[in-house]
Order: sequence, then structure tokens, then C-alpha cells
Amino acid sequence: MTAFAPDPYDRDCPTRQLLDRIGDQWTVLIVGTLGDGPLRFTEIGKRVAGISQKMLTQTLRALVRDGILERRMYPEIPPRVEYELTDLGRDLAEPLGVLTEWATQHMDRVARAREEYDRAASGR
Amino acid sequence: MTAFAPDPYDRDCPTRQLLDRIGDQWTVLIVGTLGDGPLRFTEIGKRVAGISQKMLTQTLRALVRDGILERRMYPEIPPRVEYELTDLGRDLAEPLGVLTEWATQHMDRVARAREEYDRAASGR
DNA sequence: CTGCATCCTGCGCGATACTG
DNA sequence: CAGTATCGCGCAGGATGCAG
Repeated sequence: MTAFAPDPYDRDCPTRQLLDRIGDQWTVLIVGTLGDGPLRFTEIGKRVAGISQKMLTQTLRALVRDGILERRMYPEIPPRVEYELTDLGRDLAEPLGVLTEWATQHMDRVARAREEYDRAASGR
Repeated sequence: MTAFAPDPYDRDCPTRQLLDRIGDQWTVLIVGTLGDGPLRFTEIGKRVAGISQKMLTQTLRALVRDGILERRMYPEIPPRVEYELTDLGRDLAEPLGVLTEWATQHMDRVARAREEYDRAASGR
């Protein structure tokens, strides 16, 4: 029996769409970071080190568009903008948390598997 | 308190590595497909429609290297090769299943959020 | 501070052709 | 059938500069 969704082969199936979204790693990292609560633009950028300003802007906008994040703008001088998970976003954070937990628990095994594989391959 | 792993900002942290892996959607789709049991190379290609032979080969090799899949070769004429989830792979399939389930349940809300967002944006 | 526009480069990936 | 090898393009994404 199939462990997964109907046909992930249909370009329009939800699974595909979600994968496209979490495909860029930034989505997952940002959602994870915001699990603590709302954060300002710059603050997110500092937490998710390595992300370019362009990708940050881009990813944030996409997430707001998807209803995962809410953007709250305070028309002050200087302007302040905060991003926060919506209910939907918090809901998504949960399965993502399961995944990251899996990662932290098993990635050492993956690392060992890689070493072994590479050693075997080079030895040939 | 942080909902996620230590620092996803470290390029070497397990979370990052996993994300890189599931980043290419093919990984998730292939692991999902193999949840039913072992499959032949060509069979996987047919199930995961849209994947090029190159990406199929590439992804399969990467997954074998990571110890997620096992490659079983039968030296017959014509040659037959089967891929199967390892214990580790089956273990990964579970959290992935949770994610895809989330997708099937909530992607309609995402779709609506997008429409609304686009409508508001274009109306301006 | 929080963006948006532009330019530019690398390389991911598809297409194609060839082997055992 | 199950791959490897090679070429070529498209576009994701980094760097830089400007705006409100």
C-alpha cells in the first residue's frame, strides 16, 4: 500500500507544491526561526546567517503570499516591520519540527554511510 | 524557546544537510514511491513522471550513498537492478509522510491565500 | 531600516548520443 | 535494461546601488 499521497507525479498535486516551497531551504529555516515568536526583518536575517538580503525578501514575500506568515508594518521613522507565523504557519512548523528532529537524530548515521560509500568507491 | 534545532545557520549542522537532500523534490518523491516496496530503475522512472533519466540516476546514487536506499543488482541478461528502502530510509519515510499529509490537508488553504494575495496586489 | 531594480555569473538540469 | 558522457541553455541567486 502506498505510504504517500495519491500521485506526486501530477505537477498540480499538493505534495508537489509544498515541496517546491520547502525546496528552497530558507523557507524551513525561517519558519523555524519564527517559531519563537515575531521577528523583525533584520533580526531574521541575522538569525538565518548566510542568507542574502534578496533571498530573505523573496522568501518572506512568498511565505506571506502563501498565508504562512503575517507581515505587520509599523509606519514609524525609521520603519519597522515584523513577521509572525499565522495559525497555518504554526501548523506547518510542527511537521517540519518532526523532520528536523529526525535529522538531528539520524544524520550521523547518514554521515557514516557516506564515508563508507566513498571509501568503497575510491578503493576500487 | 527555540522550536527547532541548534543553529540551522551552521552550514554543517544536520538540519542543513537534510534540507539539502530533500531540497530536490525528487528525493521525497522517490522515497515515497519506494514505500510500497522495492522497484526497478525503469519502474521508478515511470512512477515519478517528469523526472529525467539523469536526475533519476543522480538522485538514486545520492540516496544509496546516504544509506537511505539499498541497490540490489542481478547480473542477468538483460541486467536488472532493484532499489529498496533501508531501515534508515523507512525511518525517514515516516516524517516525510507527515509532511505530505499536511500538504494534502492544507494546500487548499494555501491556494486560497495566494489568490487573495494576488487579487489584493493586482487591485492596487 | 526595509525594501526593490538591475546586472552578471555559475551550474543545475534537460536533451542527446554512446556502452555493457 | 541500466546506466555513463558531453554539450548547452536558463535561471536561481549573489553583489551592488537606489528609494521611501
